Amino acid sequence: MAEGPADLSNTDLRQRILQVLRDTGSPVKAPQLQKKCGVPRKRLNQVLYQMKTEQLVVRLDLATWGLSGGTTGELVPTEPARSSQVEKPRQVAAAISGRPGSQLSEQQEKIYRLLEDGRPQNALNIAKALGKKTTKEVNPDLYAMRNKHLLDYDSDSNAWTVYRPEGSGGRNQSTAIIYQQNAINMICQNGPNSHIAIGNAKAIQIGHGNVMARQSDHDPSAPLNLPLPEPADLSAQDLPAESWGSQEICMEKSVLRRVQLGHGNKMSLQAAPATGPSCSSSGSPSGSPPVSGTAAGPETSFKIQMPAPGPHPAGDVAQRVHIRSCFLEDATIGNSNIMSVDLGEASPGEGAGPGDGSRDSEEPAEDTAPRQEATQPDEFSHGDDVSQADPDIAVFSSHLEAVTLESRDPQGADEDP
Amino acid sequence: MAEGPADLSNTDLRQRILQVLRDTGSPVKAPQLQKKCGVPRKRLNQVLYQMKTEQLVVRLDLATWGLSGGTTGELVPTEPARSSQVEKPRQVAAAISGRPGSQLSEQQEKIYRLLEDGRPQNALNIAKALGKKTTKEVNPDLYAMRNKHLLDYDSDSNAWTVYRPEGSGGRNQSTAIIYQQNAINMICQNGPNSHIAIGNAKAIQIGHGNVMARQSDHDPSAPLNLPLPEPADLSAQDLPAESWGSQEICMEKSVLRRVQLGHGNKMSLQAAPATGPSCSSSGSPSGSPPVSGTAAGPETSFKIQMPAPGPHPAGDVAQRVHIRSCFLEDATIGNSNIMSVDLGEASPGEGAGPGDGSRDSEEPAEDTAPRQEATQPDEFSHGDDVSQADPDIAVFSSHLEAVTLESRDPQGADEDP
DNA sequence: TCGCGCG
DNA sequence: TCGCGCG
Repeated sequence: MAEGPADLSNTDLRQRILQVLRDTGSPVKAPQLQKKCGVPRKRLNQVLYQMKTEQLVVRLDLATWGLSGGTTGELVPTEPARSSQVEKPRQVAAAISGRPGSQLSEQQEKIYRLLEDGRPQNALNIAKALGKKTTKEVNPDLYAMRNKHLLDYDSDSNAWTVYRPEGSGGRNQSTAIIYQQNAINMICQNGPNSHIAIGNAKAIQIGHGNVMARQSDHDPSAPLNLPLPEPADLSAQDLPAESWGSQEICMEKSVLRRVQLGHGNKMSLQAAPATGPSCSSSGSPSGSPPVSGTAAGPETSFKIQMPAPGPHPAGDVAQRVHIRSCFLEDATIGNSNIMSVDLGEASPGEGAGPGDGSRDSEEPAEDTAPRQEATQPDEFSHGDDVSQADPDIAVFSSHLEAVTLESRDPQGADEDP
Repeated sequence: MAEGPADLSNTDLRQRILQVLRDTGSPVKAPQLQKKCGVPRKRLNQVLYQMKTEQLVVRLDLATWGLSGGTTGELVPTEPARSSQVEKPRQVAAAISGRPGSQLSEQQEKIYRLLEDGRPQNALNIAKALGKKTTKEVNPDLYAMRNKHLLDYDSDSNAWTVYRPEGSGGRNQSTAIIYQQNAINMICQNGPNSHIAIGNAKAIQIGHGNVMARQSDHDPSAPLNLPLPEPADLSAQDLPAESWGSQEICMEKSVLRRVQLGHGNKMSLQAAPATGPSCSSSGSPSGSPPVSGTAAGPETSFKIQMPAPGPHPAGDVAQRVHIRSCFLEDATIGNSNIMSVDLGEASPGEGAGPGDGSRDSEEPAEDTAPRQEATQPDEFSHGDDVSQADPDIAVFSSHLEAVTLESRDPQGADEDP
């Protein structure tokens, strides 16, 4: 009864699975695992999915399994993966080998593997996944790895994630990266757990019922007041909420300029320098007017969760938006907002630096929702000094379930809108 | 061994299933069927899915089964469903009860049920599903039901479908209907078998890499030449095909004006009547120029299948487009097309009727793919006379896997663009 | 796109 | 969102 198929206890099978994953040192496909363990696929899956809930293993892909924590890994901690070991988990190898001198302890290795599948975990879950009881046993490693920029901590949700630098390319393997080369991108979500990640977007609209009129300044002879297309058709507020699909939007480490997220938005942009009379009446004709604020630098980290409590009874069709480490400029997030921005008029002419903290927020008259300041980020990838950037992010929730963000940075004035 | 669970032969189980479906006369959920048959769910499904391939039953919804053909149905053929029988299949009841005087034979009932799930079937498969051998045995019923507008026949694919009038509301139960109230609609597909159905769209873009500049004529003072936004950014042709999601697009009974379907398209529209100098050079700067043709009326039926054979090796990420009974005007369908339309210039001033067959197709210079004329439709919902509409639809397949359709009808000249 | 673990 | 048929 050494490796017999059926005479393997669940405990033995679990150990065997971990051993195979350890020995292989790379994601293992279910058929391979089945062969190595000699048990039927169904029993193997029963055990595997149980181990997955215990976070001993991770399902890296469809029917593809890898180690997470809770095992004694003897994997090369610091050296780059040998070229023969092409099957070694790419992300760990890339992330760690790309950071020379990051000597990791065995427990730190486990933590990194645990978080590698991209799902945020709080410290207690991380501790439990490693067989520990309290966060005290993992917190030193967590914060040490954060300081090494291997991990990222979101103080809003208390969640730890693997830190993925903007240009590292070490993104989640299941993330489709779409380069915005155009005004309109349509992104389809391909699964219940998929999400849309947007980086460095410019004048994009996500959601239904949006109207965007955008005046590029490529043509200097363009008129200042571009009429909105089909203004009579903009009756998105009358659309039933059921016709809006549910959205899960995740933005990380992104610079977003002139962005609308949500339903029933309307955006009119004029980027050309004002050559005609001042169009002071062009701003915010109705709806939720944009709120001005001064953003921090591009590294500012904040988070907005929109569970959409509001007059619409169908609460689960609303979009969920996660924004982390983003730079937003002239953005509306939420439902039934209207934004009108005249950059030629509103942008400050002074070439103020990123430390400029001036702010002229015009409180919307009909805004009844409480105003809340976003939590200050506690981590920046380019440094530890938060105060220099003066993150003054105002989050408004209007009675239309609208969250309107406009963070204007003088750096954006010379940017092509 | 009357209704015993395990001592039921497969043949008996199949008969039992058909009997339950007949007796219930409405879709039956799998648990209910399981209870009535007294067999394990797994065995039930094994038989059910086998019967489904034989088209004896149809899976109407997830784990919901109904009769198709091949059974002796005694369902009320012509009278509206009794109010107590709310469980009666809605579509049959609605479609048939909504058509007084449509006396259907038993075989016609079966045919209707068979096609009711929406999947087109050719006559031979329909015959086989009814236990017949040849199409001769069903063709009289098929054509009779087509003449009653209960069925629709697509001569291109030789496929029969249930005819669904535009405003009947008797659409596929799983179809989400999105009303276009705005310039941009984002539609997400929620399953591998879901499809997007678009009706009466106006200036929509489907796909990635599109650029659309649209000059509404709401403002008569609008300039004629609207610069395309970010012309330097339009490098969609450089995008790898992998970043384009696969699309399944189905359009039926639709009127589409100024529509782009596909990848890497660029559309510039000017709808205002030409008040300035003629912009003859504005058309088709590069890429696949639009092809002019004269569409039939809004009832024209044609079909395009794009399995996308082309230079891109990844053949399964291309979109599949099905167009039936649509009216298209100024539409590009395919990849990497560029379209520039000046309606004020191009639209014929003569108030020609729908029978106008004039056509000035400009063959693209670099078009190497064979040109094929779409098959003439043989069925119109508003009449039987095909020739009056003169359906002259040109389908081009360029070497960029592009199919460009522009069907211009003089009726569209007075339409709000 | 066989993913399946399902009780 | 348990849909599962799977060989």
